[in-house]
Amino acid sequence: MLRTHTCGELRIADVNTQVTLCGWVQYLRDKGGITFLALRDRHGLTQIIAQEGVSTPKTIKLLQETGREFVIQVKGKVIERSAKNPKMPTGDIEIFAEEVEILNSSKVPPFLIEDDTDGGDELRMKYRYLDLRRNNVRQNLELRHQMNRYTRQYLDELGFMDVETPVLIKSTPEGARDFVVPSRMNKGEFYALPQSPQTFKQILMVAGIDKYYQIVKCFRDEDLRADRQPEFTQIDCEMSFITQEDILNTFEGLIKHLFKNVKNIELPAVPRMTYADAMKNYGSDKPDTRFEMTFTDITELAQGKNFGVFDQAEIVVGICAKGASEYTRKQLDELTEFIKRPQIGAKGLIYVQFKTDGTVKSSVDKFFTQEDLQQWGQKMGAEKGDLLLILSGETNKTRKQLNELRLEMGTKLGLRDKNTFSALWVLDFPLLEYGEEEKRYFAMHHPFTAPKPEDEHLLDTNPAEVRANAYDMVINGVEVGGGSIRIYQRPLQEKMLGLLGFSPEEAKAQFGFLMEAFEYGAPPHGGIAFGFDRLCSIFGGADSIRDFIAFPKNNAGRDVMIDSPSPIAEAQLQELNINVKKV
RNA sequence: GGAGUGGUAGUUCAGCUGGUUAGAACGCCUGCCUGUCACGCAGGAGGUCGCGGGUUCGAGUCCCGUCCAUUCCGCCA
Repeated sequence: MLRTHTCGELRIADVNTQVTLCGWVQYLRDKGGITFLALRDRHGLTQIIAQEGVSTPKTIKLLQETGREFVIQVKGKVIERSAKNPKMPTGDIEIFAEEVEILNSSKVPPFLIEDDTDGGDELRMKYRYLDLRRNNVRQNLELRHQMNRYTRQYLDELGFMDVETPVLIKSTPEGARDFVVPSRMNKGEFYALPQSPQTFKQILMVAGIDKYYQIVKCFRDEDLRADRQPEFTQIDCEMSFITQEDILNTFEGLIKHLFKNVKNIELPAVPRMTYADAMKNYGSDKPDTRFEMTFTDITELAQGKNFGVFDQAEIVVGICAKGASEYTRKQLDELTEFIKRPQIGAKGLIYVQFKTDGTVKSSVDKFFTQEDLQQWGQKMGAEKGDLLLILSGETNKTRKQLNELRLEMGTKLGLRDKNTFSALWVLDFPLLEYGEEEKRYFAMHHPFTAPKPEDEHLLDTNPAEVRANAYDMVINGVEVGGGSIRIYQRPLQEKMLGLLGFSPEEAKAQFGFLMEAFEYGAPPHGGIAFGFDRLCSIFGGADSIRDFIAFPKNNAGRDVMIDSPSPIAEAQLQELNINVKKV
C-alpha cells in the first residue's frame, strides 16, 4: 500500500501518528515561510503543511513544484492545527510533511474541480474523469451504489433470484426503435439490443423461477431528453402465482425500503388512483401529488351565458391557485403566453381573481355576473386571495393543457420541493390506444399485458374500453416504474396480437416461442420494472439523470469523451457484408 | 422532423440604436508574504467574437445559410 490512511479519516485523536497519504493536490498556498497544500481523495480533504526552518528545503521545494491535480504521496506526522477549520471534517489536524514524492504531474484542468464548478456540460462530459472527482458528482454515484445495494438486499431477502438474460436478441416491430447489431456469421442478419428483458422474464416464469429480478441495461434508439438516455438501467422483476395486489405490496415495500435506508425517510402508505381519475383530476397519467390544485369541471355553470368560447367547448375546467389572487396583469399575461406556446397550444386563458379585499375580478366580466363568478368560486373551493385559472375546449386536449398550467403554477408557488416525496400508484390503465394515423390499436403498456377479466368480453365489441391489470408507480410527477399482470394462455395472446394488427404468421414469427412456451404449463404471472436512473435522480433531488450515470451520452446520443459512435474500418464492413451509403 | 435559447480569453459571462486599441471575474504565469482555508499584495500573458456568405464607409453587434450545444414538442409498446 502506498498509503496508511485516506484523506478523509484523520482526526484530533490521531495526533502524533506517523502517516502516509496519497491524493490529488486541491490547492497549494505558498505563504512565503509556510506552505499549505490540500490533499484530496474521494474520502475527503487533508491539509499538508511545511515550514521554513523546520521542514527540509527539499520537502518545501517538492511541495511548491506541484500544481492543481498533481498526484503526490506525503509522509509525515499528524499534528494539531493552531488555526482550526470547523468547515472541514479533518479541520482540527494537519500533516507536517517530512517526505514528499510526486507520483504524477497534471496539466492544468480545463475547469475547477470544486463543488461549484465553472465548467459547462460539454466540457464536463469530455473530461468526465475530472468531473467525477468533484464531490457532488461522486456523491451521486455513491447514492446510485446505495440504491443498487439496498434494492438487491430487499429482493434477495424476499427470495428473488437474479438471472441474467441475453443482450443480443431479436428485433420486433412494436414499440421503440431497436438498436441493431450485425451478425458476422449470419450475413445480412441482425441482432437487436433489448428494450427490456420482457419476454425472457416471462419465459423464466414458465421455467419455474417464480421470483426473478435483474438490475439490467436496456436500450432504445429514440431521441434523448434530460431524463432519457439511449442506454439505461432497469430494476426488472417478475413473479408467479400472484395477483396485482401482491405486486403492489411487494414493490411498495421496495420503495419504502429504499427511502428508509438511503434517505432515512419513512414513506407513508402509497395511495392509489385509477388512470381515469388521474386524467380527470390532473390531466396526466403521472400526476405530481406533492400539491393539490386538482381540476374542477365547471362546464355546466359556465355554459349558456352567451360566452361563445365556453358554449362551443366540450369542457370548461379550471384550477384554483391558492394565494395567487394578486397576480399582476403582467404575470397573468405571462401565464397566457405560457399556455399559448406551441408545445402546449391552448387558445386562451380565463382567470378570476378572488382579491384579498373581497372583490372579484375576472377576464370575462363582460359575460358573467358577480353571482356567476361566485358560483364558480364556490365549486372550485376558492377563498379570498385565490386565483382561478380556466381553460376550455376539447376534453382530452384541454386537460393536458391544464396539467401543464397546474405544474407551472405549482412551481411558481413553490409547491414542488425537491426534498418532499410523494409516491402514487396509478391503476387500471386502458389496455389499448387507438392510433388515428395508423388506424389501428396499439398496446398502451405492451402486447403481453392481460385485460382485466371483467373487461375481457369487450375485446371483441369495444376494445378501447378494455382496462388492463397494469400499474405505474409515480413519484413527484415522474413515472419511475410500471408493470402489469401478463397473459399466460396462448389463445388470449393470439387474440391480443391479432387486435394489434399482427397476422397469425407474423405473430408466430415474432412471438411463436413465447406462445409455444405458454402451452407447456405457464403459471399466472406478472411483474414490474423501475427506471433505475430516474429513481436515483429523484432520490438525489435532480431533474436530469445524466449526473447519476458515470458516463452518459449527450443530447445527440454521443459519448463526447470516447467520441462514439464512430465509423468502422472498411475491412470490418466487408466482413459484415454491409454497404454504407456515403452521406 | 419541428420550436425556443445559446455559441466572445483556459472557464463562466458582459459587450447599448453598427463606430477608435473587444472587457470583467475565476483560472494561468512571475515576484512578495511564517497560519492560509473564497488567502492577500504587485505585475503579466492570454481572443480566427462557432463557420460561410451578404448589407454597409465600417459588423462581435444587422440579414441569410450552416454547424455545434441545450431545453421542449413529435417520438419513447
